[in-house]
Amino acid sequence: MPKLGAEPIRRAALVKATIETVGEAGSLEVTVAQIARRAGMSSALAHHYFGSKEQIFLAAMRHILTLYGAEVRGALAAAQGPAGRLRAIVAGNFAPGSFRREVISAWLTFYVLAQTQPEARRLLRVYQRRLRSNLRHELRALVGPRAEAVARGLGALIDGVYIRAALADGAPDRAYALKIVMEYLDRELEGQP
Amino acid sequence: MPKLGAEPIRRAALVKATIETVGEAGSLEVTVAQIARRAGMSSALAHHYFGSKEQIFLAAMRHILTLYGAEVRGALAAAQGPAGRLRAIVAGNFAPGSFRREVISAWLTFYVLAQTQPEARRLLRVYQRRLRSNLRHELRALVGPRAEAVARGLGALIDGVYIRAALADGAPDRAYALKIVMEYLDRELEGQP
DNA sequence: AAGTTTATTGACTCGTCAATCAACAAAAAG
DNA sequence: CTTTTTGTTGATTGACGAGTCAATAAACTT
Repeated sequence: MPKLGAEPIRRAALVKATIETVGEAGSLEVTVAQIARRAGMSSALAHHYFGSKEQIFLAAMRHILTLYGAEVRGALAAAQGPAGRLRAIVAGNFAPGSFRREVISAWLTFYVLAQTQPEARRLLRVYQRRLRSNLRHELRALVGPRAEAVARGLGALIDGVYIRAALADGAPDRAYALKIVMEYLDRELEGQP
Repeated sequence: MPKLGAEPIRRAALVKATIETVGEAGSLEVTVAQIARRAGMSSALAHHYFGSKEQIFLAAMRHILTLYGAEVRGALAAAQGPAGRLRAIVAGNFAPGSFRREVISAWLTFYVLAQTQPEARRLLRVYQRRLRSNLRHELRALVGPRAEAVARGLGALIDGVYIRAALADGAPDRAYALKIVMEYLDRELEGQP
């Protein structure tokens, strides 16, 4: 049944299936066969396109990070002024595409992957640096020299809220997550004009 | 060579070796044989005492949590007044026994374990609840109705700082970690008497 | 001294899984 | 229309690893 141009479709299906499978299992200990089945193909085909399980994971990770980046940029586009942009960045971090069960869970397991996989580590670092840089840029106008420290604190807090969401049962509570981070931000902005 | 009373010694050695092995590997994908070798015994003996790999992991997790609890209690003992006690709790969270490479790394992987292992999840929940309760108790006197929210924020921030320490290379920087969390605390306490 | 309990391990079983391969099918190129 | 490229899979290989077991030995009990 070879329809030509299957490659990109297959790759996308595998990436999606990987995030779902890893997210549901809450673990990297999923088999290529499981992922492939979910994506509606044989495990041999998955290997054919990605070469190895490792590459499948990395592709999934890149996808999550790309989606995340797009959502932050999207939220940022409509925002006005430093404070507004800060809020937009935070909101973007909890946008529905990223802040959902499977993705949160996959995120956490990819953090573990980053402990051993250099490329995974690199990807996560890029994300962290980008977020911090974005935050710092807006914060500079609002809290001056404290910008760096506040940016780091916000970054850590966001990760912390994610990790806790991963452990909570039931659907992740976006409003609640946002409240925690926004209050932190408000406290930091308080006082300075 | 049977010296009697080996069991507790063997168990302790295995727990220690598990934390080291998991911490170094940065992953739960370590073999019982690796752990046992590091603890100076055969894998058969490890199975003999713990029954399964799962039980070995759970014992290691309990050990980390116990150590952590002891350190927080220790820091708390010397502290005076609500603000002092809050600071002590935070400091206890980053005490040298817990805030070190292998333990941080093991901590993170145990978070992943908690996604699938009910008992691991339970243990982590107990730790979270206890921390929040401690924080809230002291915060009540200082920020009144905001106590709950601040306690949750602090808890999440501490986890976030840990996860970031896991990804950083080089020795974990206690002073830096403390600075982030203490500044958050200071901001929250600012203003109210 | 005989019997029981505790300690200990090498060898083995059984399952799982990543990765490979040979083979087949359909579209595109020539 | 035949050759090549692209898509696809079932079957197989090879490694690895959790858990079991039989056997051995030292201590402790009676």
